[in-house]
Amino acid sequence: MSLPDKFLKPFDAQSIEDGLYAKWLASGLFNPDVCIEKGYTKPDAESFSIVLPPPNVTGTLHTGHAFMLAIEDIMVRYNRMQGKKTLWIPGTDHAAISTESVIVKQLSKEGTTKFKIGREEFLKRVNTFAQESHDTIVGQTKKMGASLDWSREAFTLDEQRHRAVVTAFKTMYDDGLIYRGDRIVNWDPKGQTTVSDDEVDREEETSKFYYFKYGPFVIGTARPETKFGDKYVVMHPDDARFSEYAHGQKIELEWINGPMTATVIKDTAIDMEFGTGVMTITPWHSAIDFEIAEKYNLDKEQIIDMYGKLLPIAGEFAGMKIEEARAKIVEKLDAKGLLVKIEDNYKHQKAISQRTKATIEPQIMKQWWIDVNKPIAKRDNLSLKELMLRAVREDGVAIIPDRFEKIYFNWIENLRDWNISRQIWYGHQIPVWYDKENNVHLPREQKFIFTRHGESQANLDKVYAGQADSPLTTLGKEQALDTAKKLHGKNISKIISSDLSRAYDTAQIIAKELGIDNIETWKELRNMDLGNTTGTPLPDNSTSSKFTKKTMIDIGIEYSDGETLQDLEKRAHEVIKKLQKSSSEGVILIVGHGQFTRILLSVLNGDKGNQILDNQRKITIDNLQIYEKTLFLNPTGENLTQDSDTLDTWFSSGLWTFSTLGWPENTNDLKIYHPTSILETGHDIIFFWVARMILMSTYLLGEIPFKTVYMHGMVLDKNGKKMSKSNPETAIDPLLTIEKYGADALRMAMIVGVGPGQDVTLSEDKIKAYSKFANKIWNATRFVLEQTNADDLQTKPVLDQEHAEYINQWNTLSTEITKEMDEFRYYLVSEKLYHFFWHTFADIVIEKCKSDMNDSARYTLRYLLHRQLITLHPFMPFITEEIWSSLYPDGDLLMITPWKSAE
RNA sequence: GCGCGAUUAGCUCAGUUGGUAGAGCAGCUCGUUUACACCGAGAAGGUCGGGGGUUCAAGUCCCUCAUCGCGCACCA
Repeated sequence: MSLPDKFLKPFDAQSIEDGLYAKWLASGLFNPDVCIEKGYTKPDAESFSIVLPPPNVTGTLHTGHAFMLAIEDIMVRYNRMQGKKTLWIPGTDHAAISTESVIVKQLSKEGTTKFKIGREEFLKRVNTFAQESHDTIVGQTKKMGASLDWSREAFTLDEQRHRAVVTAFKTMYDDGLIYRGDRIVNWDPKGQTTVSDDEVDREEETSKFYYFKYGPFVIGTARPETKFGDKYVVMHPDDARFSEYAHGQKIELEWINGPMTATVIKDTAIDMEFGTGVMTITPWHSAIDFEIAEKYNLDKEQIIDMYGKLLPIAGEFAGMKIEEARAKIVEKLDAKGLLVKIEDNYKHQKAISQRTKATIEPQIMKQWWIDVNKPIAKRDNLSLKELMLRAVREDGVAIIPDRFEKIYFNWIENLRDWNISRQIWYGHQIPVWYDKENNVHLPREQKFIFTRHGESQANLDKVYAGQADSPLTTLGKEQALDTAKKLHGKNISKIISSDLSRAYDTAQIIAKELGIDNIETWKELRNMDLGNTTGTPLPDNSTSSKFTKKTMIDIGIEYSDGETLQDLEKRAHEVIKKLQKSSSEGVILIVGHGQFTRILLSVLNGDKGNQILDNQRKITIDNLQIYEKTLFLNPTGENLTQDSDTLDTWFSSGLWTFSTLGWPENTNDLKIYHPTSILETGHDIIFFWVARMILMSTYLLGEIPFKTVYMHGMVLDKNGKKMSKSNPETAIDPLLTIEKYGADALRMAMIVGVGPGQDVTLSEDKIKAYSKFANKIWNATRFVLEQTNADDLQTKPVLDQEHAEYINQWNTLSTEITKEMDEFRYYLVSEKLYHFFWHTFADIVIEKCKSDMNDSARYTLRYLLHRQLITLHPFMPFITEEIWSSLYPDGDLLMITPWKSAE
């Protein structure tokens, strides 16, 4: 009969949720390494991994994110309770164009532009904004109860992901998959950038359709303003009406700005039924026309500039905006007697930029492209397109619900080369440099070897013990010489060393042995921020230095002189950046101090935060081992300029399943958690993201990025409209909802009855209903706690037949549920759990037990509550964990309680 | 135009190899002060969009039409 006071009041989600999340974080159990360390997960357990689809750093969490987090957290918590090595990696996406445009708008309000403030200043502003958004989003994600391993958090634009991007780009370039070419692009005149085919929306428009005399022909067009340069007239070769004209025939005619010569082209691309069956082409501003021009090697001329104004070729109309010029051109043609007629009801689809809503103007530009049709030698001579098809057809990527597989195939079959250049500043700048002759230079591989100074821990211990008085003793020298031996034949051409004595002395000994005179000293390589007090700053042949034991204590235990782990991590990144600017014909040797070198290597391996503490210890360079590492370095040379464009944001997102696991390094994470188990995301980004991840992973790693793709639907309001900022009246703010009803209620409202791929209609009524459910659980628990105690479950009494029947019912249900969990049928499981708890456990079992509260009844009540809490946990993590802690105040957390014990 | 879905109770939706229709919410009636009014009990409510076919048997499989939604490609 132990009833905590909190049960005397209705369930109050708000008062417990933040505290519970903090408790989970403090336990460290969101990190699978900790679960193994503490014995909750077997080291050889099966792994289960998900990468969080990274929210854009453009603002706040919306209901779509909440929906995604609810589903994924159920998957993750369930699998963790199944005893799997479970990893869910958080991160955010820099979302290039979207994020950049937020700042562009801000600047415009301030009366300035990005060009006025310059690239560097602009990026500083974007980064500040991105950081703020990131912090907001992370806070909101935690409110949902998401059990993400924050120690592995990634960002699509951070330094580790940048190395992945450069490696991917370079690899694709070397394989001939990335090329630069003049091609027709979707130009967004408002955003001043190109966008990919997938970033273009179509909008129906009714406009005028004009018929003009063009020599002996009548041509139809909706865009008279593009017609100035048209000097090719195209018709179908089988069209009897034009059989008198021959391909290549020249015709003199009068056109907008005077007489000109037109050339007849016969091509089957023409639809004989449409318009007059004959057209002129404008290759610079139309994809179809461009193809025809390429086919016959025709001239191409730009008519409209990047701001949507007519160029000098338009004669008197030069400098005019399209809208303005159109009517005037028609007027002029009419005056010249060339206008035949105008139709008013021409319906067609206008291309609109998804991000800026501006009308797309096709243009020809030099851009970087990914060739999706070129056979790749190292991938069975399959093209990227074929790799993407094979992944789903044969290599085991299952898409749920499976109708999306058809949509996926349909898209790939129509796929054209991917334009990856963006004319914006925020993003991964294209890793290509041009010299004066416009030759292309890419990053090159530079090999580094890391080692530490010639002084072992054992040697230092002697110093501490007073058995030696110099840190670089004879023994230390010998060790330095040993290292030098190992480096013979490694083609070392340059040495970079810390500027403090022990490392510098070692570097000098090695340099002398190897006959190298090129030594640089970097103070960033110092062990810790020792300043001038504890180490002897250079120079020369000093063999002793002042030091304290404090500075020698393993960094994992204590940081010296106030430099925190974050500071060290930051410094490591600075060093890596500096290394990337170092360059040498041969191998560069880095001689550092033990602890910092290990941290540096750990960061180079892709570790973050606390992982560095754990993993740097595993890097064994103590006994003067050498550690080899290859980095891509920017090319060096006279007058090289980097391409000013950035990469399409989906280029870096495409690497997400493995860049988050440390690729291009061959990390343990990568070995254990890739391919990931499930990719859970909205069906609206199947092409943008899912397809691109399959492309990148099958090509770069030769393996699929995930085994299962689970697509969720869109969140709709009660009127069936997609919830968005554009209709704020009915939009539900997840944060306000959590405050009012609790995260558990919101999660349930989004899960119950919502199958894969199905849109959720979210209404406040539904959320309210599940907050009532939470209260029901709360009160039933109160009753059970009042009537029973923990001992009732210790020994199983002989059960009354009635009670045995209830338990039997539960066991049957529980087995069924486990099967359904494995089939992703959360919408069914949640409903069944709800129903059993309320209408069997509460309405029948508890009511029956009231009349005869014997041992059998008490056991049954305890048993059923215990089991139900376990199965409900993935769905309603907060309330179940809270109740669990009241049932078992000294027990383990519910989040790592084995799922099997629910059966 | 091509493709993909959806159409089941007033609303939102389940219904997994075909076996005589289910849940939640809302509404209705009655009840209830010691787990819970954020409650309980009960009744009502659907010729499963129309038509056709296969079958002993069709919400479920096939064909067709209608309506709605989504995706892709678009034609000067």
